[in-house]
Amino acid sequence: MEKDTALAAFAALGQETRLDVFRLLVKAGQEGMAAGAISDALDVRANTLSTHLSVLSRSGLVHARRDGRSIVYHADMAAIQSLVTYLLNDCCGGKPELCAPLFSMLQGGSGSSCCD
Amino acid sequence: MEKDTALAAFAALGQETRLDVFRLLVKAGQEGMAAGAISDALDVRANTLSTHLSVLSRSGLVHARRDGRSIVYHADMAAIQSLVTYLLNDCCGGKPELCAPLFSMLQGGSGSSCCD
DNA sequence: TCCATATTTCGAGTATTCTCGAATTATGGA
DNA sequence: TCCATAATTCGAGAATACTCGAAATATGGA
Repeated sequence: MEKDTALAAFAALGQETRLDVFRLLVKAGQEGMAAGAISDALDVRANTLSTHLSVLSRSGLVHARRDGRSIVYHADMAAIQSLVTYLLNDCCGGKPELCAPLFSMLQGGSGSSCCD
Repeated sequence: MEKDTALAAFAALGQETRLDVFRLLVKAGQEGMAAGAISDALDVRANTLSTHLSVLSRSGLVHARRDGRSIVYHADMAAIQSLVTYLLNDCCGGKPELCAPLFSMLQGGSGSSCCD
């Protein structure tokens, strides 16, 4: 992942409404959610949401497809993967020992609440 | 990790100079770097850097300690860890199968360039 | 105490971001 | 074709963020 991509992704997630949208889309999974449904769920005006969705799209964190009159957005899991990898690569660049605790946690070593 | 904390961390990393600072500090490891050294390394004015460092500090991604006349900053690895966990918890909330590919990658399954 | 160094704080100017109402584009159905 | 729905684009106003020079604070040494 290039620096600009990571930068765009971090900036996209560093805004409350967009973080909410992204988390909602992650929960929605592969089928995604239409812009209108997101707007209803989060109580954000359609046009405001639209600009946030375009920021998320440009960052690569979400993608859109048209379905009839609706435009359905879904989170790009590969993009999250890349972003995490980018952070971790940073974290252990040249100093693997710094990274070890992270990995033991991610692998469920300490009662992780994720994917066990 | 609470939402506000994650938000602050993402926002902090979504700015080029701050991302540069953070990566530099991660590379520097536990001994950290003085503000002046960071300023020199990245060619950023001292006062501008100072405001960026305060944003990073408030986000919890870095911490400061005084050493004589210098103030030495270092990255908080536990904060990265929390941020990654936050993203991953999102990613597999209720849908573990979405998270599986991430873990196989993180565990070095596909030629990862990190910590092998 | 006095001075130099290291860093932060202050204040202002510019740029960017966020939000909104109104207008526009695209689609599907009568 | 005409209308209703779904979403985006446009333009403007308010709020934030970024950067800088100048001034202030804190430390160590002569």
